[in-house]
Amino acid sequence: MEKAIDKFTKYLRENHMRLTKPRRIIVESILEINKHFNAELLYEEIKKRDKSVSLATVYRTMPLLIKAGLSKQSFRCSSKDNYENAYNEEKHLHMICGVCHKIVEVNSEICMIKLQEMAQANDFTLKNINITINGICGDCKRKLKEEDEKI
Amino acid sequence: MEKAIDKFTKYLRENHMRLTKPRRIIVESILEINKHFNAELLYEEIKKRDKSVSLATVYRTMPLLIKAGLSKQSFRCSSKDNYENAYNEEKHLHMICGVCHKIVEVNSEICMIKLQEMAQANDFTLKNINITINGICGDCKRKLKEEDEKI
DNA sequence: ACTGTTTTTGAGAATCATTATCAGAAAAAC
DNA sequence: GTTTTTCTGATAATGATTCTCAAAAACAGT
Ligand SMILES: [Mn+2]
Ligand SMILES: [Mn+2]
Ligand SMILES: [Zn+2]
Ligand SMILES: [Zn+2]
Repeated sequence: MEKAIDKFTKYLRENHMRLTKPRRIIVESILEINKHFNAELLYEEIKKRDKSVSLATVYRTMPLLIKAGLSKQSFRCSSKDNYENAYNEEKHLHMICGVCHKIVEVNSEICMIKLQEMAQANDFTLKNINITINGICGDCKRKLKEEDEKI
Repeated sequence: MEKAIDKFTKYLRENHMRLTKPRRIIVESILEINKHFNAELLYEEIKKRDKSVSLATVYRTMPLLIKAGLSKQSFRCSSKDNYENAYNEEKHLHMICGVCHKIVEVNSEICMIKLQEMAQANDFTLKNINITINGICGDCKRKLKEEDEKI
């Protein structure tokens, strides 16, 4: 597999953009994060390496990382956009607990294939599939029940 | 089928809430909208009936309509939350063109069933399933290609 | 290395959908 | 009608994201 930084460099060059120090640091940082992340979390990770990179640059760079195929948009939680690395990631969906915001990842090959077919059938050039199941996890459900019974 | 206003009244009573004039107007208004809507669009529809209802009340009432089962959260487009009526609506998914923001609705019984099973298997109390396919529609694709060729 | 050109950046302001606040109005209870 | 509870409109606040712009960095040619 191609190294992330090479893939990014290639993308940048193809689009007349430059591989700068902040951009390199950002790529190195997303590789350190092996879970979902939002702009703020990534920013914290970046600051471990270099305090001078600005949050604005983080926001500016995310779309580039996505277009370059390094990251992809994931779910949205608590009004924040979340991302995850596209590297070595199988397509999957997210179940989000609306109470504790726990995320559970699940695979569904069948859904993914069906959805890809649907895009094709509708002359849609697929960029991203997002499946989110909102609900309440077992733990929270139980806690809520207990509280109910107290009253 | 139960009338929307009755369903809402019932929900309100069960939760020690009151059926007020603004709330009644809002329910009447969502029934006039037979497509997806965001807070702003609903607010415009409401103003046709009564100019005095405030946007704050629209935002305040949406969660109630959802909990009462009249509306449900749909997709998010251009940084805005979109809703649609739950009445007579089959479960379906949305394909959104990232360029012209056109929405195409498709049904996928198979996906929905699979996802419900998954929620169950993970001890998740399902509140809402959201499937969004992001991409570029055929029309926009063609236009973009033409522009590319001009350069 | 020097110089002009293009792209990028950090800092901070601006945007804008959504929430929170709060004093006055409505609705239910008495 | 009076009291109690819940709602509401107006408006301020919030907060994630985007925009602006002058200064800095990267590049290309010499
Ligand atoms: Mn994931
Ligand atoms: Mn729909
Ligand atoms: Zn939970
Ligand atoms: Zn389009």
